[in-house]
Order: sequence, then structure tokens, then C-alpha cells
Amino acid sequence: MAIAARYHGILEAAEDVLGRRGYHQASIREIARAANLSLAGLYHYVRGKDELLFLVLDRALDTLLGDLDRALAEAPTAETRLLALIRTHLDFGFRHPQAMKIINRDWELLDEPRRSEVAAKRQAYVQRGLGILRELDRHGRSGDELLSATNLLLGMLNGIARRPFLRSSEDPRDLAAEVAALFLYGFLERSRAVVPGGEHDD
Amino acid sequence: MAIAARYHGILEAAEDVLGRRGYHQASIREIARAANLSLAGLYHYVRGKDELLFLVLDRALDTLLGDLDRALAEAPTAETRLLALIRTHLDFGFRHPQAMKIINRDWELLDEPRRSEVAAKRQAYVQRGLGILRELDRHGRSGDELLSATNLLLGMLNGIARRPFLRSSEDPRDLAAEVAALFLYGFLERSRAVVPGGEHDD
DNA sequence: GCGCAGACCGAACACGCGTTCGGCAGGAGG
DNA sequence: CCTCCTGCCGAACGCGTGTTCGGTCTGCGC
Repeated sequence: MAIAARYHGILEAAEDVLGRRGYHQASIREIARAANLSLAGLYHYVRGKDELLFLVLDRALDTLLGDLDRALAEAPTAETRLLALIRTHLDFGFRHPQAMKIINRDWELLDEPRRSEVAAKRQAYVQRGLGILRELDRHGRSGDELLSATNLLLGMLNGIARRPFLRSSEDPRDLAAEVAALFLYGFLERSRAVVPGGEHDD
Repeated sequence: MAIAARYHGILEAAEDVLGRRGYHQASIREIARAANLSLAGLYHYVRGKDELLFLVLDRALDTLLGDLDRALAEAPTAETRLLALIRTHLDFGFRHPQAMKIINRDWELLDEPRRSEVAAKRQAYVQRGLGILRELDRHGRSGDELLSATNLLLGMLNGIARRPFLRSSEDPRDLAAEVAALFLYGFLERSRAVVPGGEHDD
């Protein structure tokens, strides 16, 4: 179990350093120091720098997809599922900002066997969004149109999560409802509550 | 004038290489090679790598802001101004994809005297968007709400411009109208033409 | 006690990087 | 003809990097 704890600590350190500095600025020496290990000691657990990136990326995407599917399973309607996706995404972004940065910024830097693996998980995430929008669609949009709308939505979410715009006063719950309202009804309308009665307190 | 041509070529080369590889992966040697100069020859024109980044960034932001202000000046209503902003942004993204990447990805890497300078130009751009949304607002939104809506909108745009999702079939004009419609009226509504009669052919 | 295996480390290697230095061509001015 | 200046280059310096090698501990089976 001690080895597993070490491994876990290494992944945490790598996520933090890789997220804060970016893949190419982050040095393996810095990750080792953050994990309370020597440089060569870190190499005892990990084959190289790209494996470190892969491990962090893989774990983060598993967490994100897991959170999402758990939230989706509890949402009965398409509207609540959309809200659940937005909420999960923003929540993850606020709770694991470094992991989010790595997902959005550094995943292309992996080399080929592994790159496809995380690309598949990224695509699975997009598919969840696309499925929800397909349910929500009332105008018979084509797959291409739905896909670009999905990318628009995810772009909005990443635009928020990227930098701390309004993190000061707002909490992710309210923010998610606001984003959902804007996406569903547009900027010109204003309907505060997206889901008419679907709120449950925790 | 030959010196000006050289300078221009250097900026083009730097924009291309910096955009494609990112600041820290791009080497000055590669930029020099792309500009048909030797390594030391490049240093004859430029003080260092960060100055290269600054020059590219500054020129790109000037172009973007210039394009935007020119398009805004011709747009009579708030709706057409919104459409103009979206169009300009997407157009710039399609025409100068490398410059767009640098603007969105690498500007934070500048060191302090210059960083503030490009931050100011970036903020000026956001202010244009915020002003348009303020005109468009029918619900007395607060400055914070308008700012976050602006960031949502810009996030959507960058989400598209980032990767070639649908570049195959769509052209920026149609795409811009689609984005504007989705932003103004929401996903649930569908109004094809955002601006009822404001189209002029070129 | 003995040996072995695994956790861990200090020191080095090879390499690519940003930057600098000394110099070479060639045209202009005296 | 000499000199200066500008555009440009080959070669090097110093440094930080990812990675590896040889070794030292410590604990456990026999």
C-alpha cells in the first residue's frame, strides 16, 4: 500500500506542476521535488515525462467522465441533463483547475499510441453533449449542426473555467443555471430558472 | 526598403513557427531558417525571443482590432454590430490561425513591461464586445453579468476557431450567422436570419 | 548470518536551447 | 586607396533539460 500511496502522490504532484507550468516548461526535477522524491527516484516509478502526462490526463478524464455519467444518471429530462453537464464541467473546472488546463491545453502533446487513447475519451465526452443536444433539438438539425452547437457549448464552458472571471461572488451552481439559460433561450430572453421545478437540495 | 521587407518576412516566419509549435517548443533557429536567415543574422534585427513574440502579438492584435473597428463602423444597429464582431473574429481565425493561437495561448508568457501592453489591447477587444451586449441588453443586467456573457460569447468563438471542426463545408459568413442566432435566441429557438435585412453582398 | 530484491539517490551524459563574439563582404564617403 | 558602416554569418559558451548508470540502504525469506 505504501507504494500505491507514493504513486498517488506522484500523480498529484505531476498534475499540479504540469497544470501550473505547462508540459514543456515543467521539468521532471520540479515534479520530483513536489513529490518528495529525488530525480532518479521518480524514474523508479515512471518511465518518462510523456508517461507522466498520460497518467495524469487519463486519470483526469476518467474522473470527469465518471462525474458526468453519475450526474446524468440522476437527471430525468433532457433539460436537467444539460444542466447536469454544465454543472459537472464547471464543478470539475473549479475543483481541479490544473487538470482542466492539462485536458484543454496539453493533450495534443502526447505521442501516438497514447494520444489516440485520450482522444477517444475526449470524444466520448463530446458525444455525451451531442446526445443531450439531439434530445433537446426541436428543429431536426443535422449531425453536423448538432456537433458544432456542442462545440459552441463546450467552448463557452472552457471560456469560463479558463480564468477566474467572477469566481469571487458566484458559486458554480448559480453559474451553471445562468449558462444553461443563456444557451437554451439566448441572450435576448431572460428566464432565471432553466428547469422549472427540477431543483433538489443537497 | 529592403530592410523593411526583411523585417516583414521575419515577422511572418515568427508568426508561423510560434503559432504552429508554441512559444517554448519553437526555437529561434527554426524561426531564422523560416525567414531565410542565419541564427546570428536574425539577432541583427531582433533583440531576443520574447521581443519576437511581442512583435507578432502586437501586430496581430492591431490587425484584429482594426478589422473589428472597421466592421463596427459600418454596422448601424446593435444586432449587426454583434454579427460584425462574430464575423470578424471567425474571419481572422480562419485567415490567421497561427496568430489566433498565439493570441489565445501564448500572450501570458510575455514578461512584465510588454505583457501589460498586450493585455490592454486584449481588454480593448473585450470592451467592444461588452459594449455591444450592453446595447443589446433588455433586462438591465449588471456590468458583471454583461462581462461574463461577453466571456461566454468569446469562449464560443474561440471554441470554434481553435480546431477545424466543420471548416470543410461551411464558410465563415454562414457560420457567423448561425453563431449569432444561437447566442441571441438560444438553442431551442431557430431563427435563421439574425439580421432581418441587413445583408450586403461583396 | 546471508543473500537477494526493491526503494531510492548522487552524479553524470548527451543534447538542444538562447545568446554572444569576432569576423567577412561590399558599398559609400573622403 | 583607405576607412567606416551596415547586413550578415560560423562558431562557440553556458545552461537547463530528459534520461541513465552505478551504487547504497533496508527489510524479508531461508
